[in-house]
Amino acid sequence: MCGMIGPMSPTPARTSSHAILAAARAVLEDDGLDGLTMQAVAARVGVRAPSLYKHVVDRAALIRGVADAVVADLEDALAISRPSAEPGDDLRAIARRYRAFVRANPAGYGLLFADLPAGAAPDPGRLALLARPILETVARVVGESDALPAARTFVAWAHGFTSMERAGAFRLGGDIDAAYAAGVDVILRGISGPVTPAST
Amino acid sequence: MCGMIGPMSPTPARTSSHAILAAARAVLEDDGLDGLTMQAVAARVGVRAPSLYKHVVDRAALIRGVADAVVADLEDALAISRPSAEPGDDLRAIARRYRAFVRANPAGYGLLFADLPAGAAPDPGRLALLARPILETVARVVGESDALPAARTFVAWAHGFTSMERAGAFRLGGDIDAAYAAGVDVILRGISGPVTPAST
DNA sequence: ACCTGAACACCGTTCAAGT
DNA sequence: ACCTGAACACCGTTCAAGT
Repeated sequence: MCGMIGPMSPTPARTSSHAILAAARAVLEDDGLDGLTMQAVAARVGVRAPSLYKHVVDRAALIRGVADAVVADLEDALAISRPSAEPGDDLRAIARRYRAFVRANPAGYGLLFADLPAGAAPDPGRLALLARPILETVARVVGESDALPAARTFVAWAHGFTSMERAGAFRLGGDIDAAYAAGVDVILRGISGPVTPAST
Repeated sequence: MCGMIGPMSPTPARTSSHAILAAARAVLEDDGLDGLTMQAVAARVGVRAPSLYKHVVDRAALIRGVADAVVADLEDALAISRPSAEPGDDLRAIARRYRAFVRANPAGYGLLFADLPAGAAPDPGRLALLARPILETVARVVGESDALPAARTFVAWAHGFTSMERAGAFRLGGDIDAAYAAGVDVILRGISGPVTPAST
């Protein structure tokens, strides 16, 4: 009873949106955004490039699909299942997982804040959801009213550090792992203090 | 005595490497990296695309030239002419100038830590020079021995904040200018404290 | 109903030919 | 000595034709 799965077709689809998305993501990590051609993706799923247009509007939409999938995965990676009694530990855990994710998905993560061709940028609404666990955790440190700027300091640092590391920008030696761990603590100490500048 | 300037030529050059670089930079800011085509640059300097290859190896080298020029300009923008008695004020000034530069050169700055086609990335040595004024200023705050990780926290934050702002990532409202100013102070307060984590 | 080759537009790059 | 049109390779995209 094939009919229970779907309508009979003279020629059933030889690929799917899901397979195309997975292939595109794999090609991106292997060969970078320039290597993410319609032909490369098509070859990976076993069809010719024109067939992709049955499932994808165009290359920009395919890139956006990959970017959105990366955002969703990062969201999962940052979710806090069981909050610790010490919010600072939760923020350290978020920082650790953030960096692990960027290292595991360097090219994919690079899509999130890059300037991409029109229509290829990830959904801003989904991207904004990433802030939630960070904002909540920071709020447990500094209180709701001061949480937004403090969370922005944290997320800017986490994004900046991991992006620069990904680009190979830390070239002056030293222990990068230690610098990252020290960074969270610098921010935790900084946001825990008074709101007025330290120098006055 | 034209000979004093250069050898006589049947057809003197109608453009120059300098003009091509300036045109490429302008095209980049106007139309993004995708719009930075050889034809667009050629049109801007008044020749046809093939003529560019008399001055530039290929498109990747042209992009690298632009990126290196941006790095050089940012280096100038961050240089501290007259150190203040209060190193924290100097770090705030660096932060302010860093953000102003990114806002004035959004597409150009985007080249510095992006994943570019092979051969298009800026010279890592030049890029590393950007760290010098930051490292020196941070050293005046925390001492030479702790300067490197502290400077990495600062530069990661500055890069991350300005990159995210450039990408339009701060969408939850609030005062972005204030969040940036607060961020420097968070880091200043954080690096001025003890080296051990705040939570223990 | 999906897949494909062929075709077209566009871009990077080379090169023989113009001046 | 520099510039150009023509040519080639490559990629995104469309579409008529195949099954």
